[in-house]
Amino acid sequence: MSRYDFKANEHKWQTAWNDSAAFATPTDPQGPKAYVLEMFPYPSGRIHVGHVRVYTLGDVIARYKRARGYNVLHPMGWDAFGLPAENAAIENHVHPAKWTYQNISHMRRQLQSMGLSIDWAREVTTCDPDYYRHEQKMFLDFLKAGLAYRRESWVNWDPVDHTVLANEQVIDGKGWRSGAEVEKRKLNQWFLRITAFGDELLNGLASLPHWPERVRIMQENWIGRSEGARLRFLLSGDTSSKVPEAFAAGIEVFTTRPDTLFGAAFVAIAPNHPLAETLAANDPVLKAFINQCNALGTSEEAIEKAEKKGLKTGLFADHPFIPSARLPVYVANFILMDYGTGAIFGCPAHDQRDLDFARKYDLPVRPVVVPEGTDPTQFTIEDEAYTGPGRLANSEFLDGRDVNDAKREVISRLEQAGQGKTEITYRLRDWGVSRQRYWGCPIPIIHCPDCGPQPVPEADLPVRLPDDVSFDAPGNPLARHPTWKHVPCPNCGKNGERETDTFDTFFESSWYFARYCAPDAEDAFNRAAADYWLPVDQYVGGIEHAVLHLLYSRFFTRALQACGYLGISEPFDGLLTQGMVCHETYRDGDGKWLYPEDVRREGADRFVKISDGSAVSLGRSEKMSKSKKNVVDPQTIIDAYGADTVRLFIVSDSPPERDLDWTDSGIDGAWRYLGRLWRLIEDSQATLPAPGAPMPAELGSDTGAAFELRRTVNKAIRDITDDIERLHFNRMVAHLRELSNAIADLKGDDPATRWARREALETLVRLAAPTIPHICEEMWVLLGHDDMLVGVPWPEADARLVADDTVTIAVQVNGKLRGKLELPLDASREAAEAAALDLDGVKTAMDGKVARKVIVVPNRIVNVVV
RNA sequence: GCGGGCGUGGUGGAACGGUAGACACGGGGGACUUAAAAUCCCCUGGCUUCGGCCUUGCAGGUUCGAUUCCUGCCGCCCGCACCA
Repeated sequence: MSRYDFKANEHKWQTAWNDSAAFATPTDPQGPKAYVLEMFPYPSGRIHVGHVRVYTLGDVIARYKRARGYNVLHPMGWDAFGLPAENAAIENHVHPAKWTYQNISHMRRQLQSMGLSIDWAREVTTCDPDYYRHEQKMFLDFLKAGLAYRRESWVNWDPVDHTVLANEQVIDGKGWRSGAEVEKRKLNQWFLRITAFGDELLNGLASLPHWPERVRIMQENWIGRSEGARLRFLLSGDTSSKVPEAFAAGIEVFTTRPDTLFGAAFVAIAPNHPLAETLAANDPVLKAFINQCNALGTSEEAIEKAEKKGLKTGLFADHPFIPSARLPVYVANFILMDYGTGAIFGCPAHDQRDLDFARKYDLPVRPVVVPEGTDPTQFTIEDEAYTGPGRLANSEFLDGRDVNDAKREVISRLEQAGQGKTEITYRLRDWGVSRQRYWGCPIPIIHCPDCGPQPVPEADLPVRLPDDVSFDAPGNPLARHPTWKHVPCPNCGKNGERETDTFDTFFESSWYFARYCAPDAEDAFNRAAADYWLPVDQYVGGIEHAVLHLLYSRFFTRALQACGYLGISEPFDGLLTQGMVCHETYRDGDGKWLYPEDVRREGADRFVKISDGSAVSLGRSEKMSKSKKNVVDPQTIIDAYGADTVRLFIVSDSPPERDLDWTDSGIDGAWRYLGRLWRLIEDSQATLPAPGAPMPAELGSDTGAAFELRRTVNKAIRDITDDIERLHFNRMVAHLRELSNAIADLKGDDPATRWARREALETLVRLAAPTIPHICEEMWVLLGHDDMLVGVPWPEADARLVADDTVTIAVQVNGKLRGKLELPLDASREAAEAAALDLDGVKTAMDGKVARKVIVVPNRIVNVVV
């Protein structure tokens, strides 16, 4: 008996797979395909347990699909641009490229040690000019198509990372990487017109049934479509002395409640509204107020604490339908310039913010919607605005109508008067892609003092990053580079300057999945390959990208479709968002966090510090993070237990979408199971019939234990296949263990038993192969085969053996279990009822009473109602 | 505040509206060992007068039957948030 030597064995099979190109993607493929993809990693230096989880999940699927006969594309690459490389450059004086490529080569080896079924020939690296040149061309095409543009706008500025952030990258008012409080700055920026696809991105969610509901809801909320009306308020009286000509047409507002127009008490504009800025030029008080508003943070606390404040402009607006009404125009701190039109009409009775504002500035509160059945004259508003349904009142031609009806009527009258129209607004903003950083893809634009921004001619692409940059001063090294940016204007030939901003790194990850279809293509994509492989059939990644990468990629795919690059509009057909990997936390007597390796368990729930034996308090299990020190380096576990152990553990303990607790005992359990499998084969190996030996005749109709094992085997095939299809990997493992338990329990040594044992062991090995591929290959050899298991097809269940001859039927009296029946499959209702009523337990429970009713669900249950 | 999810043994978790707790982890007992490790076997939701009774966060409802569907609470988690 030999102990399973994972070290030698895993290396042996990884080499064998590699040498035989076992995971090469088929060229010129025909027939069914499966594109299995996990979100590619940022090359930070070392893999972490989150990587191990996501790549294991994807690999189980990819290996399974390959065994099922699909053409499989399962590639890997590197999301290689990004800030950590620059920070490393600043701290350690290493060039970002060198740092990145070193990390890649280390992490590639680490991933290879996991035994992933990756086609490494398709690797892409986004910081390679051969990669990013394509996105420079895409950008120029987007520009031509009107999908990219430049404008000055208020942006989120991260003062620590010295760069702009997209709205999606601001979490709770803080930068998603640096955690620094984000500031508002006005800058010239390049934008991608994601809002052009607002409706499509929203409606497209309905075509993604294989996405988690919650990701779809998060995107839906993020897009935030609201239907309402845009309407114009004319300024009252002669305002020509105060307001420039441009505002003579009045103030446009957006509202979702046009029905409440008769309850309007004021008009308010954002501090950054053009009208406010114009007025402020001659009004120091207003100017001070605006500055005060801009200084206000955007964090949750800041917003919660901030009082609704406004300042009168001295202007008044005419009510569209009430000739006598003049509404005061305020500049107010709670109006956002980048939503709707940056201006509102306030209806205090039916909006809480407007009510707060009205109470503060003593404005009239006139209810115009009253709940059904309430007398309008009795309906008053106190501290709470009424936002529910009802009928209109105090609203002239709207009186008596319900809310929806009133909305339609108001819009139609506004249209007739030329003062408004239906309008749909989105919360989604265009995607600002300019970043003031070095380690990103250069934006292929040349600024000319005469011609303005000019696209770099396609023949001059790629615009490469210069290598000779210095990081000894803050800010963007590209902007400081002595020569790089000085180039002639492609239009007039005069001295121009390159754009020194680079793209947001989400740019690269928005199309990499399509590049994998033909990673060496001269153009960005080989259309035939992309048409065959796309969309990705199963995408796996973290929930944190629900509205970042996953939304950008959906937009990009549509933009690429519009520019003729691709033929699809949705990039990812199936999506699995895996949960985080968590670990217990430990603190010493001083409350300092401790690493797991510095802590020893002593008894059920007593922990001590290894160095000095002092008591350690155990904290809750939380997402692994460096700050809490509850991190486990997966490489040390792979080195100590092997990749199969880690892979098995990581899929067995929790459903993939839920958080997973990393535990030593879980790793031990997985390790012991591999040992059990190994012994199972070794113990019986000598007595098994040869591979492919004909089945002994008696097994065909036998009803003994060997035949029962055949049933178990075929049910296991059915169940495990179903588990993988439904991504229930933890159940898959449970079913594998049931099967191996059943094999271990089969005693006897006659020819039929030996044959059934071989069949069961072979099936077990084939079913376990996607999860623990190395040991299964070796067991396959032990079972006498000389081909590789990766080429062996997935087993098929025999329908006749899956169906039992008899079934156990539960018998209830008044819904309580009182006995069980063993009946032939598909026994008649009458037979089941009669047998049930004959059970002792049933008779006792019925206590001599007569059954009022007997429910019989064939093959399942009998319920006697007395 | 709005939206969504989750509450099942000591723990992770199983259960098309039909036998709750599969499969593990942990724990207990035993075997083998001089001993330990490893391995193997048995037990392991609670209570029990040994007949049973109770048990899926709490309270109701629908149903012959509810962990599953509905309503209302309680608790935890996530996302969004001055969005007009």
